[in-house]
Amino acid sequence: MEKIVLDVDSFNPEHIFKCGQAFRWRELEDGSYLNIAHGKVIRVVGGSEVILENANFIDYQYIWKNYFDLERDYSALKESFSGDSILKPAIEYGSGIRVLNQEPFETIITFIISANNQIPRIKNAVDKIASMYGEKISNPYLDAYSFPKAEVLAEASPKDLREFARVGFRDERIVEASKLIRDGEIDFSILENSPIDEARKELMKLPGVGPKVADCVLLFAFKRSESFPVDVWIKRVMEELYIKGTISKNKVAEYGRKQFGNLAGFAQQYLFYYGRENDLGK
DNA sequence: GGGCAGGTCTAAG
DNA sequence: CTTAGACCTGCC
Repeated sequence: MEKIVLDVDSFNPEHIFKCGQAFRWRELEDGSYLNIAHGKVIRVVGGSEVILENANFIDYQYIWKNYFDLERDYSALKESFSGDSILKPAIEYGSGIRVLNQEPFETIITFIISANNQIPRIKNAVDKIASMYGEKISNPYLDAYSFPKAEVLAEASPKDLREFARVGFRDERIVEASKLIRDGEIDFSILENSPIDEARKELMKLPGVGPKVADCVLLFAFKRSESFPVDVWIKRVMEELYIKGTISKNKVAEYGRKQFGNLAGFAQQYLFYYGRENDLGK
């Protein structure tokens, strides 16, 4: 089978897929991971050398290099945090984290689904939506479907989404957001280039997108590493490790952006993984 | 069984 | 501008 062997440091599939950024991966018994993105299915094998199986060089060049953020120097990134003794154990714990660059529409919808939800249920819903509205992906591993385009999901029925994909009260938000995106109501260039506050505001035009989801989308799909998504876990971790007290989620986000600057999103990922895996602040 | 989970929306102060 | 309550669903 075709494969790409990566010459990278700071790449641990477990860290990457379990730090809360992606929902379409599946762990195999041997510890490797299947991942669906960009209409492809690959197997990711970690270790001293990282292997992308079922990937050819073209896909590597045009998809995976960017998807896995392979052109970023993570050693330098970590080094730039070296003055922060609080962050240090978190970085060591999640040393193989990389912030993925995911597809915008899929990221928007999956994080709308993530609101007040649990990871296994989010994953089930996303898989189900793909099998209902996506296209079949031929691959050597399993039945897999691409995530549908906005034009398709815009025509879906909320009732079906609720009944079969089990998305609950997020049903209409998904369809309405898809319609707005299909109709060009969201200016992606603002999301990419405008100051972070404007980008957040643009994204929050969508139903189901509040501050937290907006920050996730900007970080995980638009390379906006100055955004600092605050969920219950990050709130707990930040309050326990940095703030030493209780403040609102918006204040935590403000604090994070100020504290970590352009690299806030990376700090968030290390802290999230560290905090969640160790039940910090609970 | 009531509580809770990777928030958002709405209606109020 | 900040805050309480409701909200699908599934599992403990």
